[in-house]
Parts: sequence; C-alpha cells; structure tokens
Amino acid sequence: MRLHAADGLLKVLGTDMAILKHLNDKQAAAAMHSPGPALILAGAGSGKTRVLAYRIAHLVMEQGIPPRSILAVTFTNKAAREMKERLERLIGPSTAEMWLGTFHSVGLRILKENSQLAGVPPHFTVYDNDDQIALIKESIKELNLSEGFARPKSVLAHINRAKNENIPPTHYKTEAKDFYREMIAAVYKRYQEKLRKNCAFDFGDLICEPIRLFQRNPSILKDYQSRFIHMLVDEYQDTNRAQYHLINLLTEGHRNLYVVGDPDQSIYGWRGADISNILDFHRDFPDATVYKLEQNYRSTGYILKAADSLVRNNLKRMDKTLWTAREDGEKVTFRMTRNEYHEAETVAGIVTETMIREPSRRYSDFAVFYRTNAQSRVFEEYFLRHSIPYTIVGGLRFYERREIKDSLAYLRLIVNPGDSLSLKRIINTPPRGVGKATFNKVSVIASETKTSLYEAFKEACRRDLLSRTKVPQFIRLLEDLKARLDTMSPHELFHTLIRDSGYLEMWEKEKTDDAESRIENLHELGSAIRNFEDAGDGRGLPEFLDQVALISDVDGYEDKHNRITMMTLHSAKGLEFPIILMVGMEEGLFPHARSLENPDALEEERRLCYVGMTRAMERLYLFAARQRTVFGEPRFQGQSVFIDEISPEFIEIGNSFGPEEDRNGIYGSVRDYPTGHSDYGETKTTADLPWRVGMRVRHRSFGTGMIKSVDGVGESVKLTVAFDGVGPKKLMVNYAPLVPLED
DNA sequence: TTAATCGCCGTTTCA
DNA sequence: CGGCGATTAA
Repeated sequence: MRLHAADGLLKVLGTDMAILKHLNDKQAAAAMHSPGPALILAGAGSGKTRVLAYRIAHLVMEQGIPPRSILAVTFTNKAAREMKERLERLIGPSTAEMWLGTFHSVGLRILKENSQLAGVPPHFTVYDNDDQIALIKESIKELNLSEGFARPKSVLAHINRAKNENIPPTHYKTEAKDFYREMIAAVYKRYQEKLRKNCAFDFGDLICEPIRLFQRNPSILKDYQSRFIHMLVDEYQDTNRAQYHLINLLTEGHRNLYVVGDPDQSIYGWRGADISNILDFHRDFPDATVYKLEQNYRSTGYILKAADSLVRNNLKRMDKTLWTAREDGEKVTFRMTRNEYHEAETVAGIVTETMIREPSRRYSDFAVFYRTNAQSRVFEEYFLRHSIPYTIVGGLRFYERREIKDSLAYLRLIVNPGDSLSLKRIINTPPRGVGKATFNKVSVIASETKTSLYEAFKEACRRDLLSRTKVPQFIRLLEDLKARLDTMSPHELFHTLIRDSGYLEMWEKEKTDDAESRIENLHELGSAIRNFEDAGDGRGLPEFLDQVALISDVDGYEDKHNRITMMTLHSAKGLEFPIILMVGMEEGLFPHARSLENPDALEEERRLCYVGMTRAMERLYLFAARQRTVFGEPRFQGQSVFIDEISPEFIEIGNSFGPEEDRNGIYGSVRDYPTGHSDYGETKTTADLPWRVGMRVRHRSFGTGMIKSVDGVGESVKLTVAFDGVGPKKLMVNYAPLVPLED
C-alpha cells in the first residue's frame, strides 16, 4: 500500500523489501513495528539511526502516514539534518513536510505558531546562558541580595533544574523549605518577570511554555495531537521531566510513541535528564513492545569488551550484552605520561607515527577526547607549534565571542526592541557617553512609563536629556533600520549597522592582533547571515537569530577537512572515529572531582567514559598525566578508577617514561620536574642519547637513511631523517621502529 | 565618564 | 593562570 507518491529510492524498491534487505532481523522488526508504543534499546553502534530512518520510511511508504503527521525529535540539529538528508534519499522531497528537529526547535516552533496565546510578540528572543546570568544578576541586585549569598551561577543552576522539571516559580515557592530556597524562589520569580518584560524565553521555557500553552488551551493541544499521528524520539535516555511531560501531552490520544535510546549512554543528568524515563518506560506504557539491538557494527572486539567491562560496574543499569561479528583487533592501550605537555606530545607522537606507518591514514581518522574544555589548550598549542592540522569542536564557541554577542545584541534589538538586556549590553559599546548615572536616569523613566528601556531612551531623547551623548544619533540609526527590516536584506542591514553604529570602528582603531581577529569574526558573521539568506525561502533576520540561539557545538562540525578532531566527551556522543585518544584519565578530572562523593554522579561519569570508548572503531588509546597544573599549581592525581575497572585482558597498561624514571615509582621523581620552563619537565639532555646528526639508521618501512636533525629531549626526541630514495621524514624515536645502523 | 589597576575567586559537561 | 567586579585615578 503506497498512498503517497514519493521520488526517493524506496518508491522503486518497495520499502519493506528494502528493510529486509538492508537491516538485520532485530532492526527490521523494530523498523516495521505496528502502531502503538515501542521502546528500542539500541546499544552503541547498533545502527539506531538507520532503524529510525527506515521506521519513518515504513510509516510513510507502507502505512500511508502523511509526512506532515510525523514528529521526530533528535538530540542535535546536526542529527536532525542528517536524518532529513537520509530520508530524502529514501522517500523523496515530501520529507520537508515532517517536523524533524530538536526538542528546543520544536518548542520554539510551537511558540512561534502561537505567540499571541503564549503572551509574547512573534519576534521574541531566545536567551542563552550568559543572558540568563545577566538577568539573574539584575534580579539579585533589585532584591537587595548579596551576590555572595546568592551566587548567580548556583541560582541559575537551581532555576534551570526547576524548569527541567517543569516547576514554575509559584510552585517552587510553596516547596521552599529553607531560607536559601526561599531566596531562590524570589529570584526565580523576578527572573521570570524580567524574561517576559524583555520578550524573551530561555532554553527551559522552550519546553515549559509549550506545556503551559497546551494546558491553558486544550483546543490547541487537540490540533497538534490530531496532526501528529506518530511521534519518534531519539536519545530518549537524555530527556528530562519537562520533555517527558510534553511528549505525553502530544501523544496521549493515539499513543504512537516510538522511543530509541540506551540507558548506558545517559550523560546529561546534570541537565535534568531523567534516566528513569527510559528505565520505567514499561510502567508508563505496559503494552509497549521492547526491541533490543545488541549487535555492534562499529568497534573491534577488544574495544567493545573493554567498554562493556567498564560499564558493568554500574549498579543502576538494564542488562544487555553488546556483541560484534568483527575480529578482536588490538587491545586498548593505557599510557601514563609525565604531565599535560608530555601527554600532548605522546598523543601527537602516536598520530604522526601512525600516519607514517599507515600511508592511507588521514588526520581525520583521529579524535582526541577530553573531559573539560580547558584541557584542549595544551593540545592546541602543541599541534600549532608542530604544524599538525586539528579542529576543535566546541570550546569558546563562535557565537559566544564578545564581538559576535555584541553584534547579535544590535540585531536582536532591531528585531525585538523589548529586549532590554541587549540594549544594556550595547548602549555604551562603543562609548557613547552613557555612564552609570545616565543609565539610571533612563531606567527610572522606563519604570515610570512602564515601557522598555529602548522606549525610555527614545523618550529621554525627546525630552532632550541626552543631547550631550551620542545616543540620539544612535537611536535614529536603529529607528531607520527598524523601518527597513522588511525591505533591506539581512546582511546589508548587518553591515550598515556595525558600520554606522561605530562598532566596527571601535575595533579597527585598536590595531592589535586580537582586534584584528575580532574584525575577521565580524566579517564571518556577515557571511553566515548571507549564507542563511541565500539558503532561501524568504527567511529573514528574525529566523536567523532563532537559528543562532539553538545552534550546538557539533552542529557546525564537518569532517571533510583532513584534521585531527578535538572535543569534549559530551560532544562526542553520536560520532565515531577509527582511532580515539582519550586524555586526562585521572582521578578527580575523570571522574570529575564533583562526582566523587555522589554514587549516581559517578555512574554518570562512568557512562560518559563508556560513550567515549565506544566511539572508537579500530583503536583506542587512553592517557593520564602524573602531574597536571591546575589553577597554576601542580597537582598529582593517580590514574582514573576507570582504568582499573576495565578487565585486564582487554587493556594493556604502561607508561611513556624511560626505564630510569620508571624505577623511581609513581611519585618518586617529583623533584625531577622543575616548575620553571624546562620544556616538558624533562631533565635529560640530548647528550645522553644515542641519536646524533649524521648518524645512519634503519627504519622498518623506509629503509636506511641519515639523521638530519635531533629535536627535543629524553624519549620525546624527534628526528628528521633523510631516507635513501624516500626523502626526509620526521619521526619520534619513541614510536618509530628505528635502529642505529652499525657501520 | 572612562580607563586602568588590584584582588579575589573559582573550574565540569550544554541546547 | 585568567576573568570579572570593585575601587581609584584622571
């Protein structure tokens, strides 16, 4: 039965035939599940994305479900985009009618479609973390609380947690047991009022507000319920309470809820993810069919077994056994290094050596995973210095840079003049003669007239209070651009704005390298806007700003460049690489110190480690540093418990020191590492080494050659060797199969 | 009002 | 070590 003509592959093949051909039995059964609730327990690398795609194809092509009646939620925009491309190939362009996005983008879309009922103008703003902090600081000040007691960061954590559980300020207040919680409740209330005054939503609101909208307008909910006949949720183990609530509302009539997930990969507990959503799925849907996908297609045997032996240490766990038809491959390797510099060097050594030994290798085959973003710096420096191509996913995000946030604030203000936070950010950037005193004066006008700050500044201009400042001409510029919002192209508007507001000039006259790169970033933002525009269907500035707000780290990541990828373990979810190098495997860093006293948090760290390990297809290396500089102070932490928890038969444990240091034991040679600038804490000199310029050597694959130069010290020595007939190669003696040639 | 300097403080992970 | 807020000087 094929009610919907489509142009994709499956039109010719027959969908179910294709499913039987391209999926294994378990996958096929899951993809062809008949209506009603289903839980797909999909282990790492078990092909869940494929199942999800074929499931949707099956619904459309065989069950005759119109694409517009399908709502599919993924974890990142990138995953959504990939799913969309895949489906397009399978079923053709009707894919465009489906709702396919992240929870946040779906929430945003619902709110945009019903902005009036949600009580905001259609061009509301989405606030990010920094905006949230700024708003909370304002709230704390206004309530005359001290920032020492009400620390903005932890207040935000509490508020976010409440929103993750769909708890509104009023409810929070009645539950508040102690003084601290009452304080939080007060800030939460004030914060929420401020959000509305600014015509803004935060991330939590993108889930909670649709829920509220539906509860207050049952007919609207009905519309969505009858529209979306099937709902599919990927990464179900990472949904939070509020999302769970939203899912239940949307599916309560037809109960066609199809969720895919893996409890062992739940790593967002700190973001409110509630693992019991998946563990207790059978309680909510006793009639649900459960499908288990346990065949792993990604990793070699030892990698999989090592990861499995680790995660088995968790007590709160659904039992499952992943297996692979692939060969055992190489054992997982653990290496203790001297310090973080030596760690970077060792990692780089393995990469370059592998590149030399295996000619078909590309840099993009490698990924470095770490627990915290701060760890990337050392690697970045090392790779930069040694011209090893790399790319970093996440970290200081493009859209979080100051110049970008400033320009976005300018743009937001034009789209949403109610956004007082953005106004506050840029009213005196560049300096326009608006200091504290002036600002307060205008704030008073705002509260007297009960308008936004922007209106208040306009009013102040009218009253001629700001003639000493550059505000009047600035306001004129904004008004002018606001009027041209619909006629002028977004990138033109952007360029006019940063030019005429003096923002660009502010950086131009600085003439530092830093300022120069900021200007480059501004141009890059300009082209990002232009690309967005060119991508089509009349989407303008407001849509651009929405999209920017929901962008994630991995969203922009493309592996087409031949570079080593570096990212946090959290960003690594859903990706895979032939060779993985996981660094910083030290107690206190990974598992992180803050999880050590809490068993649940420790289990989450362990799952995070599991996620990282299972990204590896062929080889997995783990590293720790014996000494690491934290807060500018040297710290010594032992190797991670996770190393000890991996069954010894799957892992080979060693260190990257010479035998001499090894003899000193773990802490024995501490004083050998001067805190000064002696490169890698190494005390040996090149004189100790057998390698000398001019010496002849033999390499297993390159044959014989002569040493041209010797760089570095100790066993981190790098040699440049001119091989006879092969040419010059850079090698690390540590890893290169190199022997001196006796003449 | 603005710029410069001092001292404190705290590190996960993110849409 | 680095970022931010508060304090001070111009």
